Amino acid sequence: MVRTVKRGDARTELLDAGVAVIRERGLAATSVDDLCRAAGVTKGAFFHHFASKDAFAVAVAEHWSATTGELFRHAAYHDAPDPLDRVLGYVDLRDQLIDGRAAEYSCAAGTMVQEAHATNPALRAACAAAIFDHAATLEADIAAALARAADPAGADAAGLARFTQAVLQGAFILGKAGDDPALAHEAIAYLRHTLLRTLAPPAGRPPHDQIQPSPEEPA
Amino acid sequence: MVRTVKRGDARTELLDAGVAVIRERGLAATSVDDLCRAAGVTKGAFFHHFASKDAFAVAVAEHWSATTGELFRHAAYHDAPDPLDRVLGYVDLRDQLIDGRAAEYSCAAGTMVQEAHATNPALRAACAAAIFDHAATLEADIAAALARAADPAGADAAGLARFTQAVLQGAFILGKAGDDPALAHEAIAYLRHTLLRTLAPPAGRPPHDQIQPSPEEPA
DNA sequence: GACAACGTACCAACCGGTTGGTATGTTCAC
DNA sequence: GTGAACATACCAACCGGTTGGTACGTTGTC
Repeated sequence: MVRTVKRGDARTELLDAGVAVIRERGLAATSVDDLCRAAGVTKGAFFHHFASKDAFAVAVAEHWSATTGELFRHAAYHDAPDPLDRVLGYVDLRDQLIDGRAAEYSCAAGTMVQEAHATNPALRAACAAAIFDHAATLEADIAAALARAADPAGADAAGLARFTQAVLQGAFILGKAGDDPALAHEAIAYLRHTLLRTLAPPAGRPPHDQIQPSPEEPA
Repeated sequence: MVRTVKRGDARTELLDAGVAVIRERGLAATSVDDLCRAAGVTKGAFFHHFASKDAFAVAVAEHWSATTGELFRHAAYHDAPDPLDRVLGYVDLRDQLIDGRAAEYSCAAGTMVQEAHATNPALRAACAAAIFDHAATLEADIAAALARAADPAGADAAGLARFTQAVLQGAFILGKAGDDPALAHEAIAYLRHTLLRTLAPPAGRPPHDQIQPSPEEPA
């Protein structure tokens, strides 16, 4: 095989390729040779950097958590003065990120954990950390919005943050099943509406949004 | 191999075993030998009934759709006179079905479609049919409840039915990730609350429920 | 006895992982 | 500053086991 990446980049190339290929085909259906081909390196480089395919998968989950964490940490929605606007800004950003094929917008951790939850405890834990640590980044804004909400109705910030992630994961599955990102957009529109209702302040403000019309029929 | 199932049952045994094993480990990680072992039949029986592993997976999706369809078709919640009670009864049944390990409560179609969406169009379509046909069974009750709701706020029955499935699929993923069915219960509690708010009639009736307290922390 | 429903034996391709080895730095005594 | 000693990064070929799938024989039923 010809070398297509420069010396020192093999590990990062493999991790990036791993995210892409695993989001498209899943972990078990992807061979180490597939990964090496996608990354432009040889098998020797793969097993130099990772002890096993399973260890690589854990590293992919951590890489996924780190790169997406970076993306959201520097997003513009944090600048909004109103905590409700920050929460809705997060949802709107998630919505904007959904475009094209499911492999380009879905969650690598959510994909892998379905295959790993019963057979690979280390990978399950790494995926759980990616998902729940990300959920935790929403808690402060949700709690602040909840504190001034007119009708919080027993909702708690941590639970609502996890619910947000559940809807997103479900939105990805529906998008994949129907092969139509509009299905994911639709679910997120309902999530936005739910958050707005639960976190809406008592009175007088202009409404933030409406639920979008339903997409074309799937399949 | 000794025969452990009686003649004529191999196909059904394979499909039932397929649902169980695929829910636990996924499709690609499960070999044909695994499936035959779990079903108590030989490889000859497998390839007598199914042309390929992929064809078997499609049959599993259809089998899953048929058996779960049967379960919900005869459930007691259909007997409630109030359409909102029927919708909430469905959600409560979904909640009750979640217990024990994720492999025992999660959705075989949702699991398979993550692996198949980009590589196996026939299987993707079969999983889509299982999910969206099931969603469609909720539409009439949601539409009836929506017709008398105080504040439907632009929601439509088909979209809300799909949203319900998205939350359920996401609930399964969180349950798997945290290895804790309480996480799935929590997401469904928020779903119930959302449906109740969206479909609640104008006035005077007693409240149907409250959001449940959050579960123990995951991982 | 014919045909579906299997069981047994087997195969070529592919799998994750290992091997022996090379190219490219980095460290440090002198 | 330079060259020996060492460490890191990587490669091509290979290995034993597993994979999905096939060929063919056997069993039971109408």
